[in-house]
Amino acid sequence: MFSQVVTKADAIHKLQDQGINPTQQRIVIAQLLFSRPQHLSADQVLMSVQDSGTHVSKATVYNTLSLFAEKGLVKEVIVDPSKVFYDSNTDLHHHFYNVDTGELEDFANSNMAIEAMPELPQGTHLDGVDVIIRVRNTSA
Amino acid sequence: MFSQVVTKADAIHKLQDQGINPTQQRIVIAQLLFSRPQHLSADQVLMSVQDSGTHVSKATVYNTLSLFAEKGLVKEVIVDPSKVFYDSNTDLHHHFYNVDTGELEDFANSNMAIEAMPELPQGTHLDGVDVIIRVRNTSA
DNA sequence: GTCAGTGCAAACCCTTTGCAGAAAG
DNA sequence: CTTTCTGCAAAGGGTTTGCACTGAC
Repeated sequence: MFSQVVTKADAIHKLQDQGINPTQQRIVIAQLLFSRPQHLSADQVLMSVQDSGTHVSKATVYNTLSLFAEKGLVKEVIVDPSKVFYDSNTDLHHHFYNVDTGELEDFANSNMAIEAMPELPQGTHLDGVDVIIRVRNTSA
Repeated sequence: MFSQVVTKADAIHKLQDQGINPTQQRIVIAQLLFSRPQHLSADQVLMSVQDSGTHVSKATVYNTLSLFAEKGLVKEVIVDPSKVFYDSNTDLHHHFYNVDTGELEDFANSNMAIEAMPELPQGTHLDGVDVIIRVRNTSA
């Protein structure tokens, strides 16, 4: 049960640190997300929270995840055209994406070095660098 | 007009080289795509082809783009949760994505060096590496 | 004739929106 | 009270599907 790992008080602090009003629903979603580093779709969050006995609506899950992403508590991972994943690991890192299974796996930034960075287009500044290593199952 | 750059015969050859039956619609879509390296959404392809006077249905555009992607004639670029871009440049390269404008821009692989590649997850083999450098407009 | 390819409209699925009701201080 | 948040259901938008029609050998 994720609440063993992240207490309600922990979650509240984490939200308040980012200036987020810690409501019931936001606290529960935060507890779920930060129980461990993981990649969850909005739908998975919705179902997990509902399974834990708290009532949350779909709209609130989407609102909350967008808010968390905006405040830097989670990071959106865009690898699959059909849905967005929310990554509760905000350390600098990148992803393996298994095209066959849809699984997403982290790899540490330290395991990869980007030697030279190209010059950015005029009038722009860096927002972030995503490296996605797409893999397939070998047997298949 | 794109047909000046890629003749119908060129397009037919390109399709046949990949074992694709060169139908009317596929030829026109190929001519559009390969007139120059570019990033187009399915909807943009649909509108461009229709503007050029050829009748194509939405379903055929989606079918064709999927087919081309499968055969390696174009590459799907997934940077925006709301739609897929199809890149007619299949050389090894990566992308700048302007989060503010939605613009996609290539940068050559030679402008960037990936020093160390992490070990792939067990039982998987490499499918591809996508590097997306997200940028924002500086003034905004 | 045969079979792949195409077109149309409806279905799908994730996400967003509008707005009324609930919660918190 | 007032403001913010939540919930519900409907709408939105890109993509897929089902199925009948077309067209090229």
